Amino acid sequence: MDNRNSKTEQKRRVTLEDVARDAGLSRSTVSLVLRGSSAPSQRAVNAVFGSIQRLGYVYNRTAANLRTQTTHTIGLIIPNIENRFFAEFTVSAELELDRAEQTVILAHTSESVARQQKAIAMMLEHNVDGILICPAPNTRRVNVQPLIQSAKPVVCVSRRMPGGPWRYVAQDNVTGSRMAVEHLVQLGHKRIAFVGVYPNTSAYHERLSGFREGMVRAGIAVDERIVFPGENSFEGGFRTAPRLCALADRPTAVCCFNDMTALGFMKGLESCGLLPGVDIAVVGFDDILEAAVWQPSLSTVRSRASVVGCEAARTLMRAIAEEATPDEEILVAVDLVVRRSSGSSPVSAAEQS
Amino acid sequence: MDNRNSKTEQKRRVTLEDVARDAGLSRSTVSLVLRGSSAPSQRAVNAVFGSIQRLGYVYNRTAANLRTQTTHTIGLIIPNIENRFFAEFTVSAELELDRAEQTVILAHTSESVARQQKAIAMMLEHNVDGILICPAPNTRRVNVQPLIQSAKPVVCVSRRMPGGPWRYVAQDNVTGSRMAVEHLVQLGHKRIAFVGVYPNTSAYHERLSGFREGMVRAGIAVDERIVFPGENSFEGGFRTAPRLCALADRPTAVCCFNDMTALGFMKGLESCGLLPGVDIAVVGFDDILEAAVWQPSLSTVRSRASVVGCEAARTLMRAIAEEATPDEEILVAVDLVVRRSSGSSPVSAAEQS
DNA sequence: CTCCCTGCTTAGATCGATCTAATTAATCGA
DNA sequence: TCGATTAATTAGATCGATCTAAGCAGGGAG
Repeated sequence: MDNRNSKTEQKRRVTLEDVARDAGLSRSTVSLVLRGSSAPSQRAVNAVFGSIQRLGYVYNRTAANLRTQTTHTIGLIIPNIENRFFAEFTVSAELELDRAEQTVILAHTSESVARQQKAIAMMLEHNVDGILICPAPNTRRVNVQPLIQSAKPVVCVSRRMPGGPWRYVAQDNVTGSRMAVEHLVQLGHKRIAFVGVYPNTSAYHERLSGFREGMVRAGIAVDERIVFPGENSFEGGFRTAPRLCALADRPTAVCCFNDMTALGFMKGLESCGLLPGVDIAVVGFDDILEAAVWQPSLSTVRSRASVVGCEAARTLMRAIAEEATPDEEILVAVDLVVRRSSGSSPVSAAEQS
Repeated sequence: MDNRNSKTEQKRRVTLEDVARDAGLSRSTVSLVLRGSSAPSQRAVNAVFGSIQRLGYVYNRTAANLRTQTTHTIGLIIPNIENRFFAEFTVSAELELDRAEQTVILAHTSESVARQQKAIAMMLEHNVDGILICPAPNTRRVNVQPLIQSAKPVVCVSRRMPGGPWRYVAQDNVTGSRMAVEHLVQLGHKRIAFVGVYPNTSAYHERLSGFREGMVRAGIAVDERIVFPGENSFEGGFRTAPRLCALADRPTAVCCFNDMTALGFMKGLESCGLLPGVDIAVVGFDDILEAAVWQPSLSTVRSRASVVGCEAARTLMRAIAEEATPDEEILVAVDLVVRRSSGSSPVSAAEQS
């Protein structure tokens, strides 16, 4: 007669108490069963699972969170998930965290420090057990002050962050860039440009310093006029190409900050009437999916985002278990993938033109 | 003398109680201030914020969650975030949810029903306020039974799900495919193939039925031999091309399930010695970033993932506020982007070969 | 002076788990 | 049969907010 199943009348959630009553046991015993303790008798275990099935009980983690002060929840702060590196990173980190029975809270900052601050505050309110963060450019110490104060386990990914020491997991940018230079030098190139400058992230500084290091080792002076500013994007690379082509003493080879920049740069070269891989050797960084299938295919430094994601997740789990020092660093090895875009030697290129 | 700041001795969290004591008020009043109630006096408000600042208080949402039975948390279940559509969707949904002061819990299923089931269970345990889900292929009613029982607000994105009625937000697949066909028909094509069959998702069925609809309207019979099975991916498209090229009565145009398939297909055409956009017209679906910059640039149906993300988030918020019916549907309009890959008419292509 | 507002404040119950400390039941050796 | 030991169970406090229902001033009307 009374319509208790109306829209506003929300039916009470089934609780441990209900299960206990149904199973003829106490709340405590049921709780022990749920957590897989060896204490309860087989009879009790059976009774509990029977009741859970019968009543449709759903474990209420929010209640446990309050009592245990641990939420089995990890904050993941990503600056730009449309960047394939971070997409791949996210997938593998999520997978690894899921294996460790952790839930992922996601925040996307779009490279904005303000959104990042909000994300950090929100995650601390949710009392996450730890945080994986790839900091936005221009992140200052003051922007992460709440993180520091919280003393929660944190792992920085792919970019360093002020206010540390922080745990740090990233691809080996310095070695990678150096390998790219060494590859070009081996092909006989001497005049090598660097394209794609996005200051204020450590990845940029590291890749550029790896570039310099390679040049120095090869005994070549770095000509600062052919270290090209510009955004790290397809557009950025595209717009840089004509400026490079216009130079009197045109470089014979180019290291790009990343693959998207390199692809745009190659496209720009073509619209200047130059053939990448023939007239100018081009090397990228990341090895995104498109690198292999582009025309010409792109020689690049492969940074394995999924390995970075997995290692970052594991490092965080160890940090939570207090098995990792606060300044631990993992550099994931990179390797050079030689394809067509770096194919030509400068000599053959000169012959051709 | 006593080293209370040791590693194991974790300092007690600052609570509302502490703030109340410091401000000389009761817990209740402080709580009212925090929630922006108009009841407390200005004096009280100032005192509370002063104490919060001084003590470094961080709001504990897990405690509030337990009492209010609302977590301000949304579950986001994504099958494949490396797919650009979902990456873009995720960014805009997250942004919109953040605006509504909601926190996003992310789960990535990698198109696996098993992982999806685990994700749903986990989210229900965390007592999310609502769920955005793009179901994995082959999702059956039994796989989402817990979702049904929970009676929580759910919005399906981009793919339909059994066990409904469910709210549904997606790009208009049927119209989009039909527009692609109409475009090709207008160019004079009569023999049009469909490439990229990934059954068991509604998006596939809808795009294929839009294709059929377009053909029927143009008075062209669909030749089932040139509806090509194969995975929806670069690889899938690539492998389909030679099979299509080998046909005696080769199609003059191709509709691809999505852009990645189309790009792979075009690459495959080239390795068969055919020029996409010259020998065969190709149209994709999605308008991913690469479509515009590919060689040749890809004609495609633009489905605005960010609009879908935004609409899905809003629909869910309305559902939570009980302002949306359980079977609400939003189809986001698509539009045709004509580029070079569909450039040629079948006549000029015939002349050329 | 009493009664009733209104504006501000608060004590104490509550959400649903976990944890501590203790109790009860079962087993065993002497 | 008894005390000791182990196995199984449980009552009640606890986590940190919110919410309910009520209390306490101070002012204005009757």
